[in-house]
Amino acid sequence: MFSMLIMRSGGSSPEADLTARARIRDAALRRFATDGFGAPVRLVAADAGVSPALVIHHFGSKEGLRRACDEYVRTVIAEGKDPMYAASGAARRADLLAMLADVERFGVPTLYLLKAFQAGGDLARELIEDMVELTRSTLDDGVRAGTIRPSRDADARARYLVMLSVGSLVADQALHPSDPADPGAFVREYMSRSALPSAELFTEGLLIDRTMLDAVAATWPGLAPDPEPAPDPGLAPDPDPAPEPDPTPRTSDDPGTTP
Amino acid sequence: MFSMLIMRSGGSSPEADLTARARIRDAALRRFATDGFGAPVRLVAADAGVSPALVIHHFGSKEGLRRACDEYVRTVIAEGKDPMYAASGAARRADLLAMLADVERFGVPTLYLLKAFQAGGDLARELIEDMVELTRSTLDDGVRAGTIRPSRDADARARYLVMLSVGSLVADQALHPSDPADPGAFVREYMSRSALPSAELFTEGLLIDRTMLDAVAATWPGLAPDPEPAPDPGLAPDPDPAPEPDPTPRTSDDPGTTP
DNA sequence: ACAGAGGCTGAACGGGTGTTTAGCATGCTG
DNA sequence: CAGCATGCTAAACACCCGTTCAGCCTCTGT
Repeated sequence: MFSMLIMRSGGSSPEADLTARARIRDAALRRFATDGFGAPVRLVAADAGVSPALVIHHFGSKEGLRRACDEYVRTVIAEGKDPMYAASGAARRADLLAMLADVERFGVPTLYLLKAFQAGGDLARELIEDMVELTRSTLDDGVRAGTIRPSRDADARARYLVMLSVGSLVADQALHPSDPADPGAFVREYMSRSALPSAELFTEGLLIDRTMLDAVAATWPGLAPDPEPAPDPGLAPDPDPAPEPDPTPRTSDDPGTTP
Repeated sequence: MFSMLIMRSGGSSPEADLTARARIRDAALRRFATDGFGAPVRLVAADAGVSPALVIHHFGSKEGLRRACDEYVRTVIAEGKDPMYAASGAARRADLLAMLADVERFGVPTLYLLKAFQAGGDLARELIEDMVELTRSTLDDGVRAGTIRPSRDADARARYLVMLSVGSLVADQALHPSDPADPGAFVREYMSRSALPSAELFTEGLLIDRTMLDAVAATWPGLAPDPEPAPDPGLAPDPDPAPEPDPTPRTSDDPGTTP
């Protein structure tokens, strides 16, 4: 059935011994990662050194090609390796966030992922759910180990943190033009730019007094009256009922610019 | 010169007394905000009750229409009011972040902005710079007033915070389908989902010990050896040179999942 | 050797796109 | 009234897109 996998091998180029199907998929992955999903099938075919008709012949339609790329990226994430580049063998853990950090090896899949997040779709939603779950359990481990502060709503926090990291990466990639020759460059630059402020924010926070947090926590559904996980009873929490009819206390990083 | 502003008025529909040019711009704004910038000119023209040729006649090209929408959104932001809907008059402050929060009135422009951020382009870059500058000064005010912690790199922090808030909104909007009838709904939902975790993160932080922050700060270019702005000398900062050849300490919300 | 199957292609099709062109109706101006 | 600019449109143009079709070439089994 899959006899097409055995083909005349022994080519000269390092990619020549790949199936045409695999070559098309790789070209599409790269093209979609750099140009977005609006990239024409003809261009993908040209990248793979193949006629546009063959793309359709193998994948049925452009959407089929997209699905094949999605599936491939999913397996890359699950297996933690990227056979397209420098197959440095040993299987790593199925850690999505770590993969996003380890960009040197996973440049193209990472860029593809960001484009998928940008465009929405099923792959994005499923991966977000995976990342939320993984982040949730990682945070729980940290809380138990005493390295991470407990939260009043661990699920909401995990989801929020995933949206923060994924979203800022997506926005950064949309704003800065990425070099097609070095697909991992922008993530590297993003991290070198955000390493210090993120470390500051995540260990020290931003706000000094707790009135805003207390006000929001008071209106949060299904919460104990005062968990008070912080060992800092310095400022007396304002017991004022807070004239806030709805739970939308400005965007989070705009604390009190219109008081 | 602008005699076209005076037209036969006294229509029945609340929008009938607008110039056709303004009607086209409004339709494009709404259509781009909901469908993205790939929306066809023909559809915009149909929304405005006008022929496609007239769109080109007034704006030169689709890109010209896009530019007009950009400029309009910019003035809406600068003036702090949205004459398209419920012109509740009184000029507000030119506060972009507050506008993002005040979504009830600014639904369509906000959605348009997010689509612009998603697609990149000049409008997005310029507005990001404005927001960075505004956030920077707001944070400085807060630091002086004693409500916000000082940072080792105020510029980097302002830029990072803007990317966080904008990016998470963009990702949220890309992942969840937005209701065209209620353009502000998704921002409202986003905020009700993220109010508590953001308040927690921004007042309490996430990490308990400071080793990661110290390690990053040690390699940050142009930084005093130990500013130590935190009034918490509880844990002894590890003076270890930190075996980290490059400044990429994982993604910020993945603290130590692969130790 | 011959038939068949499958990888593969050049050329075309049908539909959607932004834009152009020629012309219509209207209102202002001499 | 003629002349003309202006707002506006129907129709077409030129292009790009994804996809289809008929057929070529090269293997492989008998």
